[in-house]
Amino acid sequence: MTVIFSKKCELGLQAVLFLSAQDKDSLWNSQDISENLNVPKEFVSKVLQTLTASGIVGSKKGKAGGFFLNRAPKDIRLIEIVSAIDGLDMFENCVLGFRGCSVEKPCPVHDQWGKLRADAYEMLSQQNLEDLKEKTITKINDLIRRR
Amino acid sequence: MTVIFSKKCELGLQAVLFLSAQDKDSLWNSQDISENLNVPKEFVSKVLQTLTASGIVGSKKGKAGGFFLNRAPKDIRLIEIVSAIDGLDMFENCVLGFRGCSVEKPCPVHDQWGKLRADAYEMLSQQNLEDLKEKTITKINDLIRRR
DNA sequence: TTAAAATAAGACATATTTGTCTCTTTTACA
DNA sequence: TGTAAAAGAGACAAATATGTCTTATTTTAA
Repeated sequence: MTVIFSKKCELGLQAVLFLSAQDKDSLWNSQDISENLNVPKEFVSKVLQTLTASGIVGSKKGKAGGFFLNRAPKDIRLIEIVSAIDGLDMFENCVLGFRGCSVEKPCPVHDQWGKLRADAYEMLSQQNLEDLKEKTITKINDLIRRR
Repeated sequence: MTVIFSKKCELGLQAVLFLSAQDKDSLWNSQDISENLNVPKEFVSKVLQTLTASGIVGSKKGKAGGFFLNRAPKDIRLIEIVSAIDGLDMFENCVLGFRGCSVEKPCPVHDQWGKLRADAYEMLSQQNLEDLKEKTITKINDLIRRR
């Protein structure tokens, strides 16, 4: 096993990207999203509840309710979804699992890993959903096609 | 949760680094290693059994037995330990968990993630344990000091 | 005002990972 | 040659992650 993001987080990222590829202010229920992303409806609900609680996604209850992006795609970065679901531990802990790994007491790959980790953080922080929109639409359309 | 390597793999990497920092051909039993790395003896046995099976580590049964590096530190790379324990999936699967992510059907961060992933693979493949030896010794000594 | 359709919340079930224990086999050495 | 100390193997237990279900609440619209 090796994981970058948990399944929950992967789904959260996919769902938010999915919403960002739709018309502004359009509303999607968990059923719709689950069919498009090909994952269980209940799992979608669960994950989007987390993202609703952290303010990235908005929700509307009741008939004709659903989920929507709570902010403009331009103001949302992937790192926020990661932070809300998995937390940012992976950007802090020693990759080799050594206790007390730090600048003063570095592990054998501390510097090199630190660089990679910073690059990864950068990648998830710099681009917003608007920047990714075109690629996202292409990918979502492909998913629907192969459903 | 976010994980780069599993606990087993972290321990495997630590144990192999530990052995590489010791005198050539010296033999360490799981008790010794567990005390130095501050992890349960049984877990050390389990993980080193895996690495023994894959030929990276050697073992000697019976009284005064233990584990040792089966090859010269110069000929062992961290990626081998990762490959033996966690496998190389993380270097192949889509970071967002999309099905069918490929050059033809890339996810929105395919190229950028691919670059980072390649860099990480590079880092684990290029340096051998000999290259890391000095840093490893420093870190191991620090661990022992804080035990 | 009522029925239907949606999220919210949390309990529950299953799968996987992590960690522990026991028994067997092997080996050194007294 | 017998005993102690080690790895090997696999069963078992506990913790965590993943996935499902049920019930409550909210909202729309007939």
